[in-house]
Amino acid sequence: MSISDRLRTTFETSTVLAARQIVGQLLVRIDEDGCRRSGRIVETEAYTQSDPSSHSYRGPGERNAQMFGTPGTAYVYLIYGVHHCLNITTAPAGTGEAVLIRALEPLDGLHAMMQARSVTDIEALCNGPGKLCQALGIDRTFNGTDLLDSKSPLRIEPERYHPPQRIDSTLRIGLSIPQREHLRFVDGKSRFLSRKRVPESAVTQVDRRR
DNA sequence: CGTTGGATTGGCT
DNA sequence: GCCAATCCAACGC
Repeated sequence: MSISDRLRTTFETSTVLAARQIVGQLLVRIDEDGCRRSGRIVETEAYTQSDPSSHSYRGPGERNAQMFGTPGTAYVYLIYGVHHCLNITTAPAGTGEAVLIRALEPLDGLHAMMQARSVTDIEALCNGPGKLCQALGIDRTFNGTDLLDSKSPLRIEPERYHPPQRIDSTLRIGLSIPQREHLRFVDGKSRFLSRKRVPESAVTQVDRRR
């Protein structure tokens, strides 16, 4: 069994475990010019089918169909009519779950990313779900791409997995429904996260538990 | 068929 | 901190 097969099995088995396992993985994009852009994933969020905040909560539709597809494929959607967001599908086909990729530590193709983003600050290149899609040139044409196929123009290279020293979990970001569980996972040592601190609501949640 | 609002971002007060 | 940008699926009538 290959390393990609094992990772796909993890994706299929548990969305929350997948979200943790994806932190530290290398995301690679080979663009139209054959130029390689890549970054180490440092921030993820888990979205399960039973979660009212998930696009899949009310069952499959036109936008979210890919969430119900094969684990390890890309679910890309447009938000606010402006930005794209990249997810990795998880859970068995037929179950609508996915992991949102929220930030990367930029590695290869810095110049191309800076050009795509009109930004030179490396910390500001991929520190948000919309930003990383802009930096890597990811749009809805990648919906359904198999991210665990080594020939895909957008892929994970699991042989380059660089595990974080520490994974922290917090409440997810930007949701209108109140959150209870910590389903956002970050490399606690990374300088490339979308937020510098834990969201304030997470602190409230911890205090209320006592 | 019209309305609503969103897993965001960047620019301005 | 506030808000516009700009698309479109979901929902209500």
